[in-house]
Amino acid sequence: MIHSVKDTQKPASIKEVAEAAGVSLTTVSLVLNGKGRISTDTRHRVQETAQALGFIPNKSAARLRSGRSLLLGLVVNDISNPFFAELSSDLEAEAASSGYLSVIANTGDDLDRQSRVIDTMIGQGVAGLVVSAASGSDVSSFARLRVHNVPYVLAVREVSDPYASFVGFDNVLAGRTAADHLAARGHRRIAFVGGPARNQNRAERLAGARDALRRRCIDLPDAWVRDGPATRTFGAAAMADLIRAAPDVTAVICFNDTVALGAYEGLHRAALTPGADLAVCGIDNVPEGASWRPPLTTVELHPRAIGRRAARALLAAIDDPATRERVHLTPRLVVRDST
Amino acid sequence: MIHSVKDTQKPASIKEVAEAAGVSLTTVSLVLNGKGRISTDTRHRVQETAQALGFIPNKSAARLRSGRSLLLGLVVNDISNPFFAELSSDLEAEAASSGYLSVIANTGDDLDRQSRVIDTMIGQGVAGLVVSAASGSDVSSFARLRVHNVPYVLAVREVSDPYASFVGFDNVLAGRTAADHLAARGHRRIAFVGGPARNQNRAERLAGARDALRRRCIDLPDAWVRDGPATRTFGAAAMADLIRAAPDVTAVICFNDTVALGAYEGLHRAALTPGADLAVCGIDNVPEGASWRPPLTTVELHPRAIGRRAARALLAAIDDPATRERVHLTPRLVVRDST
DNA sequence: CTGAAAGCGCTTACAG
DNA sequence: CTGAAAGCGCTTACAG
Repeated sequence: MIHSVKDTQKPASIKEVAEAAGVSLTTVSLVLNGKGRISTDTRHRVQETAQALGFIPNKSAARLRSGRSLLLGLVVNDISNPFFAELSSDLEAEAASSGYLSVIANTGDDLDRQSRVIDTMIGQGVAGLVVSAASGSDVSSFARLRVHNVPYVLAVREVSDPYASFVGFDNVLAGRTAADHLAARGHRRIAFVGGPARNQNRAERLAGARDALRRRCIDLPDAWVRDGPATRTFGAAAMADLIRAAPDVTAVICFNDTVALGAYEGLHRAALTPGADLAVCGIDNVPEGASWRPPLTTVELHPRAIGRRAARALLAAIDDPATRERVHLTPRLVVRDST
Repeated sequence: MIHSVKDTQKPASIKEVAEAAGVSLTTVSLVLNGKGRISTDTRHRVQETAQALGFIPNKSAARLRSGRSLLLGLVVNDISNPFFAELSSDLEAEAASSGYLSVIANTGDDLDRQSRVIDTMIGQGVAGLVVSAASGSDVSSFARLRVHNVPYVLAVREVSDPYASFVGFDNVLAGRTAADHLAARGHRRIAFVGGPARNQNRAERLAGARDALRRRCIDLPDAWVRDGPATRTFGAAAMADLIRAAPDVTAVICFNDTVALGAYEGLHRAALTPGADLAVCGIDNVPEGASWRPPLTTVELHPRAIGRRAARALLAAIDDPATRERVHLTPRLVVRDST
């Protein structure tokens, strides 16, 4: 007999469904997973019974038995960072459309926390992992994943690792694009501000910028490079410092848009106008940049695209563990009024 | 014999640990969970063996057997929304510090997706759920959680539900605070812009604003209210429209800071200066607002505090299902230059 | 202080 | 097309 779902009822298991529908556990499992040859009649009966009982399959049991799982892990620096927030959102959407639920953890860019988080995720039985590696990661950081046969995709931050796909963007090109743009506008004294010194993406952006300038016989001396956290606060402080220490600089490439917004603030405090007194170019293209005063010229990365592609690369690797791909999305210059 | 962890080795289970340490499964389980009375000697031996084998406990098995789980679910509208991104980040941190891993899913503010997502989370065996309810939710939206004995905490968006704790902020007060501030600055013609008409938080903010103004015998006519998506784009369009339709308005309360940034843009396009030609007050206090031109006056909500408190309320409810609390954080006025 | 054994809810050969 | 039974890796009374 089928009761209506009341708040006090205890959750139904596959056994209750089998009894209520008058079939075996096997049949219920087969029907609910769309496997085997089951008569249309039985199939409907089972489906309706499951529905009526409010049956929700226990995935822990399924995972334990089958070794398959519908959990996808995402390991990032900090999900409140808008870049990762957008990346996560699209990754979650892509995962959900294939029936996967997303598990998210922050590492705070700390290697120890990263390895703890990876262990936790393995323990929870994720089918695969997308990880934006903490600074200092190398192949060995992901050894446990390989031992446990958990495929993983590296995103955003590249690590030399033959076992994983990579999805990110071309940082060297991003730096080059920003520098070329400023040089084309006639700037010869260009600074570079923000980003932690040991961050590889920063190193590549800076290298790209230097390379583009070198080709035009322009030097970017270390004295005009400021490293530090990728924050608004640091951008403001570094900008203030820079205009004091190097008043002849006419343009600045910021590690990202957040730093660029800080740079605006630093300029304002010195009664200087971004875009007029000093050109500012960001990297990221956060949506709000278009509304800042002046609207920010920046190099667009594509966090959402990375989230989607990384999810797809991971699903491919789950299907076939031998799959590898390396995707470097091409950044795009967005010219507005700050340069 | 204990082998070193190689990439080709197959993952160790509790059984291998028991064999390698020369004890029973029971003992291993007891040691690793810190239960029972185990001699220091055995304890150390088991711990070292587990370590050496790179043992990671299979949580699916543990959950299946014990019914306990270390997964916390978070259900939000859209995690790429900065408000929810910050909330998530602190919720994740708080959960992680108690050993929980966070599972996140977006509903896109859709009731159907919300109930699918909740079912998925139940199936994955979450210990509890924090949910920012999709518009239109009521007690019945969470019936499955109650049937499955999964405690849940409602966050940000209030729903009349005696079974759950609530952690959010006082929206009426937020609206009142913004309106009082503008009125105190001498404004009498104040508009309200942005936010979906059916959004309860918006209704409360608007009601709070109207109430504060009414006490000062100031009317906020419907003609000065613009509803629409809480986006920058909408803010810009609505602002443009408003200055055409109601040129005598001198101040505007925006549903949130994103809309306020859009309003800035709408004003600039009409060659008007926010703060000088028309006062703009936001609600949220996104960190970047301090760097906008002019720096935005806003009413600070506390997404991170909500994330932390919601996590704590949920952990409390997991410990003792009878626990209920209702937390309404008090918004705080942040005066800058836009008003 | 330690172990043998049952059982959580599924999936999956295997048999018919 | 359908069912009986084994087993995934744990936890937990229970016994000694």
